[in-house]
Amino acid sequence: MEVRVRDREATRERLLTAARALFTEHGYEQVTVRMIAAAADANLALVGRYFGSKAGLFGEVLAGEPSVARVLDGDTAGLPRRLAEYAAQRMHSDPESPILRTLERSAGDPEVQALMTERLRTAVVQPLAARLGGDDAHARARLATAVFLGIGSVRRLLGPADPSADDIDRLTAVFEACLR
Amino acid sequence: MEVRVRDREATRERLLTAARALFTEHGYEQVTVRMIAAAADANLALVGRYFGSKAGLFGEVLAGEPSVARVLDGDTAGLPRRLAEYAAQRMHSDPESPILRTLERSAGDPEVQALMTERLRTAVVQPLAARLGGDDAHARARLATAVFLGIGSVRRLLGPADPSADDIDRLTAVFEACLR
DNA sequence: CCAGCGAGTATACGTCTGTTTACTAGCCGC
DNA sequence: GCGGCTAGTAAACAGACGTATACTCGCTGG
Repeated sequence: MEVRVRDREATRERLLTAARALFTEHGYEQVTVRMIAAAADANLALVGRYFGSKAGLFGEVLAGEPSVARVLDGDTAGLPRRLAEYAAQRMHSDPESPILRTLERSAGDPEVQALMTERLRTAVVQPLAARLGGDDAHARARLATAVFLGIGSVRRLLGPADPSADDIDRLTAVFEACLR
Repeated sequence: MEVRVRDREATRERLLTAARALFTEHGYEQVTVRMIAAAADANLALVGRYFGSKAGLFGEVLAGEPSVARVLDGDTAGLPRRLAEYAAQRMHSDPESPILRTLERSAGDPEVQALMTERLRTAVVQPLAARLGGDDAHARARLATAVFLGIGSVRRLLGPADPSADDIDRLTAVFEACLR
């Protein structure tokens, strides 16, 4: 047995990190607190102690994620292209992008669904809508968000797409159509 | 106690119908075989007897659904608009559209995921790609499929969008961008 | 040096799940 | 009319889950 430092904050952080990785990879329902505890090399009871519950831990993971809204920075004209580049990554590459990824995978639990809805609204749709302006900004933002989610779902179910040179151009056109 | 007719086929059908409704409404994981049996007013053991397992029952439900590919009928030029109209329904109205709807809600179970993947591929993406033709038909079909799934996810999480007159036009433009 | 606070542990609880196993009872051919 | 196939039933099984509880042990302040 090695000597384990008794560091509450560090253990908490290990749990958080492990949970983030697992939730991102498998989604909320497929991940058990036992898996998280094992991955964090901690006791499963600590999840309850530090985060109240599994859902509490999940909420903290969600809260810790950086907003997707970072791609919103920059000129408005280039926005569709930046969105397209971001989406193209999601089409081809591996996981990453924890919020949306987790979201795709976590359909069931009502408590989690509420967390997701809140997060999606405040961190994605509303910033995007605010950036757009105009009367039906919300509808356009929703549509663009839908494209994001859909791309994730398709990649998850059908596997990564083989990249093509036209992808980004086509996606740019799609986002332009969404946001116009 | 009422007299119950001993009709294997009818009971099977009741189970199938109840399962279809429940899966469509709540998704695979949230529905238990006990719920299905209760809704069908049948014994829960019959699920196992007639369909082998819950997943087997789900597979049969999926197989029984009509293909979304019906909107593919008609002239190619009008295809984006027909897709847009179909998608607009999904944005505003309630459930319906069992395959995709169930798909949104059923993220976890690997066995189910395999069923979904198969179904999505053969009933949606491939027919659409075949309809399109061209070199990257598959990529374009995937993208259009992604828009469908995404719209469903957004509606589920954020609620139905308030309809706007421009919706169908915008969606048409989006699908044109997808399929071009 | 030692009392006590708190991090970490082990284990049990209660519930819910899908599935299986005996069992009961209705129908049909002989 | 009655044996046997079979639809339907009831109950239990085995396991997994999230959560709660009672405990051990190491560090630290006085």
